[in-house]
Amino acid sequence: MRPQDKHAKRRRVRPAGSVRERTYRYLRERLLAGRYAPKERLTEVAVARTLGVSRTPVREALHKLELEGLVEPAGGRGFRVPADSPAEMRELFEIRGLLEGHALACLAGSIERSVIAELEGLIERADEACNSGNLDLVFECNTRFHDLLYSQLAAERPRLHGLIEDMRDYVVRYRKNTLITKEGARRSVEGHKKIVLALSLGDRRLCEQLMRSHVREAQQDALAIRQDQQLINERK
Amino acid sequence: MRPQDKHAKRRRVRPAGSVRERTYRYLRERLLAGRYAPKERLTEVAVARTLGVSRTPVREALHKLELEGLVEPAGGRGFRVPADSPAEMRELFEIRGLLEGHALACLAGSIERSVIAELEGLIERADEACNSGNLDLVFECNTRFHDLLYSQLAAERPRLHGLIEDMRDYVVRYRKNTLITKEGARRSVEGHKKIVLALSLGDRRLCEQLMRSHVREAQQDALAIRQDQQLINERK
DNA sequence: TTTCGGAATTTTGGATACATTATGCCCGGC
DNA sequence: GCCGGGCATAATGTATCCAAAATTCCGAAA
Repeated sequence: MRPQDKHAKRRRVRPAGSVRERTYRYLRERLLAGRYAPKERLTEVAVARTLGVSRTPVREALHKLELEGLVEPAGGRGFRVPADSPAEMRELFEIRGLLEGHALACLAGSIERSVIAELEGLIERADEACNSGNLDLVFECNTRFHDLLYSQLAAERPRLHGLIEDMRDYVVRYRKNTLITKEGARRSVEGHKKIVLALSLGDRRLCEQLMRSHVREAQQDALAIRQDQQLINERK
Repeated sequence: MRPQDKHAKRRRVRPAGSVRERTYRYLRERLLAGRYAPKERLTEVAVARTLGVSRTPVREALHKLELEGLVEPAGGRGFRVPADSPAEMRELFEIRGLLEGHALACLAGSIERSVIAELEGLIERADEACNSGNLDLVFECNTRFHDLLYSQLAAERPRLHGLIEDMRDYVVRYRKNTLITKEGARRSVEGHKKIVLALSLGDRRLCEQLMRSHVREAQQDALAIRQDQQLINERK
């Protein structure tokens, strides 16, 4: 038994981890979900009051979020939610394509046959879900596809994996509704199919190219959703 | 006059910025310079006592360093200096090559003629310094070359630029002595020459390839230095 | 009416005191 | 001699207090 498990029972009473950790996750989740308006201010005291905790953990959470770029300092008046920037979105997707393309090229040489088989199974399920219009299930399958695909990467190249996960997180800001169109879901699954094929062929160059265009498609979807939202906002 | 300039005089009395900032830089500098032994523990109280400050800013500095990977949590006993990892070093250089190669491909299309001229001037100076064996001057020219080259990138693609700077910082851990061999300096300057040539040709593909191999050379130098150090350590 | 200066307020930065938790050692029992 | 429980210790986690800094707003003078 590991030493820290000794008091596991007591610790499980509290939701999870420290107040700082919880505060951080709370703010992060809301930020990524777009629950705060752009340029809205977040002060330590306000957050602390809302959560009923002291300023100390809130402070540390906010500083961590600043390092991640999810909030920006507002010159002596706390932090501010950064405004959406199409230019930044394009840049983030560009970097993502670069990193994930490279990651896949790496995986092409080392991935296990059994993993490929599992990936194929996941695609099959996603395909069926797509046909029946169950977009939530497609989303879940895609997530598991992603996790499985990158689990090996995490072991082989932890830094690259970490960077990719960071990029994915940042990008979430620009995809506020996880609601995907049916065509988008179809395209995504088709992209995964091609990728697994390239992977099974062990073609590094092809893997890289396919992953890049897969990311580019995701970017276009995000862009379309974004434009739709703007139209909606203008109507209001 | 901006409001914060009103007390500029008073603020200039203190070294620079907040205690947190200074603590952060202090630790960071020592960490990068290899002043702490691998696996050495760093506790909040110890650092706070050393610097004669309270735990609060030290804490925040340590957390920031943790996010950068310069220290790692030591399970309830503060932080620890991570042990060198050749695998991590390889990975970091690999990512650097990827990012910097892409960055240069981007610059190939947009860099100003005048900037190229400046870069050529810098190379010329570095070349002479190389011939006269003034390695410190070579280092300085290289640094200015780098800054100038990437100043435009910082404006066009701030995120990519930030990532590259991060990578360069991480990698510094593995190049503890800035002492470079004369051959290394020569190779570096020659690499820069080729890069500027490709840049003036506007050949994106060539830029990317040259930058990648430039980074690969830097990695090999770092590796060689590392091995030398290990030999020295074994003799002791 | 406009502008400049300063006081009040808001908010962060830093220090300290207290609570909590993990670790490691020591001692007793098997 | 080895294993296990418990206590001492050391370190982090959290809250609160005080200080410093920046913004805002108000009032007085030009």
